[in-house]
Amino acid sequence: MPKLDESLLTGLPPFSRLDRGQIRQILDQAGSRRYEEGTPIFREGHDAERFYLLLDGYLRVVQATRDGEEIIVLHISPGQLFGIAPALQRDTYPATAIAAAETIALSWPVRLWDTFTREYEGFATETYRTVGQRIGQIQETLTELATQAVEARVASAVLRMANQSGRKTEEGIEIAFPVTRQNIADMTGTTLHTVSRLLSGWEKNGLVRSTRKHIVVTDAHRLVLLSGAKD
Amino acid sequence: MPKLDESLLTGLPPFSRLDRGQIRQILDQAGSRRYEEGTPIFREGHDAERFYLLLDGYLRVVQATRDGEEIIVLHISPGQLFGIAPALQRDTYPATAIAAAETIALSWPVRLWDTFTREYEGFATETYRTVGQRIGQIQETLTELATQAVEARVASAVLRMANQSGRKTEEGIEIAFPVTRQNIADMTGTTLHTVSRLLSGWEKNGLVRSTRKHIVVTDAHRLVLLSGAKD
DNA sequence: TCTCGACGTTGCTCTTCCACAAACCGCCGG
DNA sequence: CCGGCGGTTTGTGGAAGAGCAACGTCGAGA
Repeated sequence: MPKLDESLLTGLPPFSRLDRGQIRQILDQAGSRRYEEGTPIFREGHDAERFYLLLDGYLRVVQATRDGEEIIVLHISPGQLFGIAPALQRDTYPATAIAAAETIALSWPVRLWDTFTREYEGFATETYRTVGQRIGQIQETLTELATQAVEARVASAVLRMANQSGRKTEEGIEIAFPVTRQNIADMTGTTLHTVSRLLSGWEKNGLVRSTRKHIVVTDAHRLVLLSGAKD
Repeated sequence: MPKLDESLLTGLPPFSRLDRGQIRQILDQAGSRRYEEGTPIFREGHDAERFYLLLDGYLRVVQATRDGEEIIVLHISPGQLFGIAPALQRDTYPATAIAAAETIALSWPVRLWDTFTREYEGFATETYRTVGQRIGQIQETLTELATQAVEARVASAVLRMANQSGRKTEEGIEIAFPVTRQNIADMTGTTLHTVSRLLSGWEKNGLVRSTRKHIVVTDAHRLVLLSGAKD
């Protein structure tokens, strides 16, 4: 395993209060791996053996229903911890994590968790802040799903991805990882067909531009209108 | 303020590893209050000044949408901590808590949070376990909302309440707090009308019995079938 | 006891969106 | 270069469930 550079972690919230020595220590205990697009990193219900940090790429966190469908609960962007079941006293992962694009992640065995929270100042604090934010996000998705019409939900989902992973280009905001219509359907609890129609419609009206697995939001403002207060 | 009895806390998970002296200490710092049915205990977005323990009664945790609708995210039963924003490094409450029935709760100012987690063994651990469980619950609701038909969602919601707060009676399992059709609609993202129709239908087929604000599940088994794998 | 208001029921209409179907596009491997 | 496959587009019914409306009923307070 090649030695990992310390600059990888400096500046990331969970490690921001640590000195070089501590970061070195953490890195020396880390495993590092590359995941191809579509590869699962861990699966719902499996024993939580490691916890992770996403260095590069994007993840989909997915939950399966009894009848085999799966829905996307949230996305994870670089710099975030994930698979942090031990923080919540769980011994299995509550959901499946899948690489949405080519991805690199560090990981540590769960037995180090207690050491991390004890020895490294700010680590626990920042972790729980992340947990809090995720709960907020999920709750928001929940209310949206419960109250909004399909078009608004799809608009929100697209905007959320754009905000989370957006790259500014001349044309607009580009979603940085591959997304299929089916993926969006899985985020919004609708079908591939409906999503396709909506995106086609928006493209006709100049709100977005899209090619396969690739979406650029060209008129975020009007999309926000669609997603929210109708009028 | 009358002195609170120590037996209130012994046996509850967050305090189970503490001795009498510690429990006495905790109680002496607690505020105790009664809330009438329908009273909010705290509101979404307000400064998180205290954290709470539900002694008796039931709570609805509610989130409001931009357009004034509100949906019920989860219920809280006696013995659980709630309003634990500080555990997640939040300084405002992420949702509104409303008494679903006459309720009694203890509370402490947030500045004691750090003391509690530091001094009282098992308190932090158990709290985070609760958080983990709630996330699991919300995620489940989310997938349900995204994939299941209305009838299945309503069935699940009723079953969830029955399991959480069920009292066995001769007739079946009785939900221990008042629930209106509108409440169920708010849990499942549907309308009062649809819920009313469904309950009427079920009553006709002997799955439930209901009077106003009051539901008894008389055939849990068949209700489970409705809630899950169709056939 | 009467009245009022909250809660619940039911029928009808209308919209939304899903299911099914058929075909197309563009990328990848042979 | 060609075939195949995954991803996408588009059209057409049809059914689920929302919205509207009107009425019934229970309980609390004057």
